[in-house]
Parts: sequence; C-alpha cells; structure tokens
Amino acid sequence: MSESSSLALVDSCMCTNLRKTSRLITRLYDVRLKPSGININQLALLLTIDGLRHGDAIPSLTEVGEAMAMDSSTLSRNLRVLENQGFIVLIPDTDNRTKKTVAITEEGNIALQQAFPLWMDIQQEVQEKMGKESFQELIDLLQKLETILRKF
Amino acid sequence: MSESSSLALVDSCMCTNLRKTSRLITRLYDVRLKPSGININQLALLLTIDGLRHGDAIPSLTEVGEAMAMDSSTLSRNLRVLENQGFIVLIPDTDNRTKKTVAITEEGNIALQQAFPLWMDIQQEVQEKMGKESFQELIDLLQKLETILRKF
DNA sequence: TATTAATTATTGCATATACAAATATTGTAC
DNA sequence: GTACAATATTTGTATATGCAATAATTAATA
Repeated sequence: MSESSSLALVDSCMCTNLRKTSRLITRLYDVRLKPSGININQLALLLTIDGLRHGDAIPSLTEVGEAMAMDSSTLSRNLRVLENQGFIVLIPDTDNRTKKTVAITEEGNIALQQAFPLWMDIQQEVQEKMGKESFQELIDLLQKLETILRKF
Repeated sequence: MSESSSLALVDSCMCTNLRKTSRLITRLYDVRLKPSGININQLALLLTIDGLRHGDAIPSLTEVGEAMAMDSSTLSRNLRVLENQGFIVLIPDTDNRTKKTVAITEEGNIALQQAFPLWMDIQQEVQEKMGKESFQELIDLLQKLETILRKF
C-alpha cells in the first residue's frame, strides 16, 4: 500500500465518511441540546416513541428499534438511561408477556419541549450554512442509502 | 407535540439521519470485513496512519486524530485496541517528549492487505445499488458538511 | 398435547465515543 | 530563570453500539 494512495482510499470510503461526519455533527447537536438535559440520541428516541403512538396504543420496543434501525440490545440499554432519568416508563404488554411497550412521562414531555426549540435552531443553522438545496439533497440521499442498507 | 408530526420531525433531523445510516452501514462493512480480522474503524485508522507517512516520518497521534476528526481520548483507546492486536506500535517522539508517533507493524500490513479486497467489494456493491452518481454525490455532500462542521 | 420452532427482551463481552480532569512536557513572558 | 500558559496524551466516568448467548413466552407442528 503506497502511502500517498491510502488517504485517497479512506477518503472515498462511504462508511468512514458517514462515521466521521456522524461524530462531528453529534458533538454539535449534543452541545447545543445540553441546556435541555437530553442529547440528540435521546431526543430522537423520545420523538420516535411519541410518533409511533396510535390513539391510546403505545409502541412496543420492537417497533421503536425497527424505526430507529437500532439493535434490540442497544435499544434496551438506551431506554434504560431514559428510564433512570424518569423520562419514560416500560410497560409489559398485557396480551403478550414477552413484549414490552414504552410511554413518555410528564417529565419526558417537558424535556422534549425544552429540547425542541434548541433542535430547531441547530437544524436551521446547518441548513443555512449548507444551503437549503444541499441540505435536502443530503437528507434524501441518506434515506435512499438507508433503504438500500435495510434490504441487505 | 402531536404524535403524527413527531415522526416527520425526526425524519428531517440531519444528525439522526446520519447516526441511523452510520449504524446500518457500519454493521454491513464490519460483517464483510470479518474474515480480515479488523473492522471498518480499524481499517480506516490503519489507512490514515499509512497515508500520513512522509518518507521516513511517521505521523503523530494529533495528526491522526485531526484527520479522522476523532477526539484524542477516543483515538487513544482505539489505538490501544490495535496495539493489543499487534497491528501498530506507539513510539515516543524523540524531539518532543509529550508527543507520540504511530507506526504500522508487519502484522498490521498483513491485516490491511487482507481487508483491502473485501473493502473494495463492499464499496463496489454499495456503489452499484445506489448508482454511481448518487454514490459520489453523497460522498461530496458528506465532505461538504464535514468542512462546515469543522469550522463550528 | 407434547415437542419444537419462532419471537422478544435482557445480559455478557468488546469496541466506540467524548467531556472533564489529571499528568507531563514544552513554550512564553516577566 | 522562574512562573505561567499552551500542548499532548491518558484516565475516569458515562453513554452508544452490536454480536452471541440466555431466558421467557408464544406459535407451530407432529
């Protein structure tokens, strides 16, 4: 492996580019969300749990994991953090005792309300610096790739 | 927060999209690289260390961390894994005793050689499924965002 | 119905990530 | 030349990630 080409190779790696950009943007979002008491991963989980409700029905862990494309073991531990913070409660499914459902507490909703305007500000700022078209194009391409990867 | 809009919000989050796609693609690359004995993070580190060489001069930890946009504490622990596997050696800088440099061992080069064709195959496969233009467009947009995020 | 297979969640283990703080050294200013 | 600031790396603590294995329950099948 000649030294000069190695950087070009890693520079063309889709996975490495995604991981690198992911590290950088996570730091930004987490710093900006700090006053809310939750980080971007926790905000995404709370929004997903909230969004998967249907009337009275609250989502199962499997549904949340599927929506987040998150391994069940990872989800299990991430939810424990939110549970310890008092932002969610895990409720055994009465119909199927192997299943659990998850609900957001009042404190969880408060945290969500506090995080939301901060999240909006970051999104707006990133969108402005990238340009509206590039921002949307990137979102679209990420979701296109996501769809492909889910089929592997 | 109305339940129906929450999913739309999280779906539009740049950070969440990046983290999600990053999780998915990392699983794919790691599975495919498994026969080589290293994962995609370790491959990227080895390629970066290799690519930052200049003749006899091997890179410092700071240079590697900067190139990977990786926190020094994260880098420290990631390199320890590679060191324990015998793929790199950390060498104190003779000029400045606070600095360390890093070199790839013979075993590290062998692992790199074994990983490389596997990496090529995955890249090719993802490129084909996305389409060549979309693949390159995504890389370009990720690097554009990376540049912006480094300036924050 | 009893046995087996599939589903669901958790735990063990290892790696990845980063902020804060500690440590050691180098550079600077007085 | 000493005191102070800046640089470089590591460690403490906490969260994130996922594979493999486990445990518990439910579904399927013989």
